Amino acid sequence: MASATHVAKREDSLTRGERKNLTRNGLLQAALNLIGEGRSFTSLGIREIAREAGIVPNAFYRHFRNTDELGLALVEEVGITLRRLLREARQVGEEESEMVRRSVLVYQHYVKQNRLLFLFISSERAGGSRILRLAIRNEVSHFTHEMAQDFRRLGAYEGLSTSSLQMICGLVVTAMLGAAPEILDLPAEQPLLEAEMTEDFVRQLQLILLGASCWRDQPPALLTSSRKRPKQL
Amino acid sequence: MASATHVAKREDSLTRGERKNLTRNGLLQAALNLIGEGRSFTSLGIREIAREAGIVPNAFYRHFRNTDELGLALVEEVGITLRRLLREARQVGEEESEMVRRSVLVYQHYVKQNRLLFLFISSERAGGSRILRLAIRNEVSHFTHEMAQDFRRLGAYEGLSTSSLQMICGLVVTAMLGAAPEILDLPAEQPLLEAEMTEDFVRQLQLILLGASCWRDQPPALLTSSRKRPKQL
DNA sequence: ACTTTTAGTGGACAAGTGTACACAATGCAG
DNA sequence: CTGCATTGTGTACACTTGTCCACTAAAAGT
Repeated sequence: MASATHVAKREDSLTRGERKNLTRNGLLQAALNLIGEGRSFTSLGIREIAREAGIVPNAFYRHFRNTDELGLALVEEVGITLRRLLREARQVGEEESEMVRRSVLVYQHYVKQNRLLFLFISSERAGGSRILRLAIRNEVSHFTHEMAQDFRRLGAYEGLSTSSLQMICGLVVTAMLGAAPEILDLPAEQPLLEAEMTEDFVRQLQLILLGASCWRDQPPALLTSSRKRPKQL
Repeated sequence: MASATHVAKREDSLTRGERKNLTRNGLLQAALNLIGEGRSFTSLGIREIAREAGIVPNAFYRHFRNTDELGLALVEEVGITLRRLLREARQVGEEESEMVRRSVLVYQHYVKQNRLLFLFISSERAGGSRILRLAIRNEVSHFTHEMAQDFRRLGAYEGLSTSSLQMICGLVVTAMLGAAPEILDLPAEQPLLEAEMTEDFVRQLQLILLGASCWRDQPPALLTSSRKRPKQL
């Protein structure tokens, strides 16, 4: 407020490209903000986004041809965000006591911290424009892949084939993404509900991993005539 | 086409309530149709729906106060649809050879048969209006509950506590609903991709049920100090 | 020092939206 | 048979929307 011309070289003298990127990010953030206010991305309009970003509607076209293209840019951020999540998750270490629970806590915290992006993923993953859907699914697929690699790196489930490992990670990711909306819809400051949800989520993941530790890749075709198992499957 | 006044008592002489229900269903179907054409429910407008239903925009208000209320009516249909699904699934019988695979095939067929409704569920379950989201989640929760009861009735997993059984069914349902959009997005007539997806889905469910059959409800607190398990969890 | 590029502005237009009001037709209760 | 309630119509109004065009200012290239 006091000295503006003194050290203000940060706000003032920017190369053109930097400025452009600045308002571009402004647009992305504006879209996310609107999503955070309950609007669904698919129903967002150019004018709406531009208004929220504080620019005139026409300027939108200097950055994106239409809202779908902006959506794709958001999907790219989703990719980065998921990669960071994996990096954070790796830091819970491979020491295994309570590992699942700690991972779940990290995940929940991460989802809340990146609320808007996860709102975006969750809703556009199944709804809205086909292009966005596929792009997100692609990003999620990458995420699943990397998770499987991490498992390998940790030396877990070494007996499993790569395809089985990916199938398992796919299930884990499905559970994670399925839990995201419930995390985000939690009524603020309800520690009871949250703890309950957490516990349920933890148990679900434990169940998956328990199944994984029992899983055996069928050599050729073994299940086609599974003779008399106790009472399951 | 030919004889109109002869047997046309079906189209012509209807009690008022019946007629009302007819156009009401017309509105519901219209919304679903639009969803089927790629539009997302949240972005549907009153005029749009009314136009598709073949009535004047204002007549919409004779049936619903706004689009959200129509959405709630759709959620009710979702409930009925899910209940029917359970009924069909029960008919695969408890004879267990290939039971999972057959259930998956039933499910896939059912999703394709009720394409529009599942499109609606999938996208509104995580996105759009909070009221709709919660309503759908409620319906899904009912579904999970009934599925758990069915397991009980079949005498499967008798060793498990009710809460564990529900946790497991929750996971199954999450996997099912997560698979729905992928089923619906399948490029038409690509038997390779479809078979691959089916197989993956089957294995995921088998993994869950395998985990379930190994699962033991922890007596008091056993996992808090799980001493030295091989290399999993 | 000049020209060129380009991010952002401003105004305009046709089209679409939600909703309010007055009205028409008709099944139904008295 | 008559009057009422209710389903659906038509018109109208104030807004919002996407996009076109002409324009400014200033950074970047020469």
